[in-house]
Amino acid sequence: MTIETILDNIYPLLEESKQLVARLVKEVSFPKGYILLKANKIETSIYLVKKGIVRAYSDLDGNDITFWFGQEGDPVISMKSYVSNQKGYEDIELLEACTFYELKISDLQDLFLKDIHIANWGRRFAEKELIKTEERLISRQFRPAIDRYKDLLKDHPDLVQRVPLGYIASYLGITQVSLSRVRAELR
Amino acid sequence: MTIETILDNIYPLLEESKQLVARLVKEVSFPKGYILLKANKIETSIYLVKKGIVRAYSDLDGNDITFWFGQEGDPVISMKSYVSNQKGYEDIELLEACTFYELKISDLQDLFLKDIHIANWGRRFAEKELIKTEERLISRQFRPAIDRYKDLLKDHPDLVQRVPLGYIASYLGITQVSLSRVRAELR
DNA sequence: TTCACTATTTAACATATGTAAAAAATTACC
DNA sequence: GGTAATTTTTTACATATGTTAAATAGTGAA
Repeated sequence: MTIETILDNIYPLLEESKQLVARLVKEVSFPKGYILLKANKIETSIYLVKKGIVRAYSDLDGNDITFWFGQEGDPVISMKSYVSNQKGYEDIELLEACTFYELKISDLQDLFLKDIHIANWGRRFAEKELIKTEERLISRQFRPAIDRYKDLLKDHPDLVQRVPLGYIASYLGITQVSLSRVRAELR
Repeated sequence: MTIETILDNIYPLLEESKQLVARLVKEVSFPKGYILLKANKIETSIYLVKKGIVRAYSDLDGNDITFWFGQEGDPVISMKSYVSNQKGYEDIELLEACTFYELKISDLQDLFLKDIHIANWGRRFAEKELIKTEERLISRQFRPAIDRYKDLLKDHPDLVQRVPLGYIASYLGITQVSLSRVRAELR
């Protein structure tokens, strides 16, 4: 997936504006297990997944809880850093070797103030992330873990294969034992 | 709270740009119990609460579940309508007589394409809503209902007074009986 | 104040989920 | 291919929360 495609998928940009952003991008790769973003740290870059799969997790009383998975095309961001220049909640761990497009937040913010198209691209970007987050929240509040597990199986069957069950269980908000029971019933 | 104050709190605007937005705003009032936004409907306006308190809820198997409360200064929006021009999840019910600033979504979108300051205002607006939504999601995933109830008591003591307990229980994701038990333990 | 209505709490019981630990299955490596 | 290491499932038990229903408290109207 090229950076141009990813940018256009968020909000179509004129060639000139698009190149202003694309020029800022650096391609970077890291091995499985690498921690790309760190909790309680102000991050200065955002990333777009070119290849691979990652998880966001936070520590709660010593055991970590996964609250997001990211794959090809997804943005990997500490929203608190990006939006408020504050420390974020999440560690981002690479579940496979990954390649990212890296973008310095400050570079992007400069463009927001200079180019109205890029400002609107940034608006659409935030709006789309907002919708995704709202959907996660509503699904979590309204649907039981088993249904959300079925959704995951349906929408991201590869993810369920590629990711250890314990991470998926904590993502669903149940224990691994409970998820195992659920899976047994589905058989 | 004036509309100018609310706009500036989201992202400070130059007087000229601010007036472009302020001119679009219409003040509207409705009685307690009125349904301001309807689920499964594409909404064409967004609202900012000048006075009063509202709740967002969705129907689940016949009983409604509250997932958001809005008060003075808060935006009342069907995000799905605003961002994607699609039907939203939520009914918005007025828990008291309320006054809103109303803004047509299409009017605002026109300005996004014409004025870079307003485009950046729209970006900041989405970004801030995104942070709020993310915080709600993380709090819901990481903290037990009782702690979230304590937070609510601390951050919005008036809300706990003004809103029936059943709504608060469903907002917390527990039954009213369970919330009552929790409250009994706090005494 | 009294009555009617609504909201909240309490009680009794059923059930689902968590915890801890062991068993089984799967994967990785020599 | 065999052994160790890891992951997943199963078991047994404890506990918290849901359900239903009844009791109590609170509120507003006449």
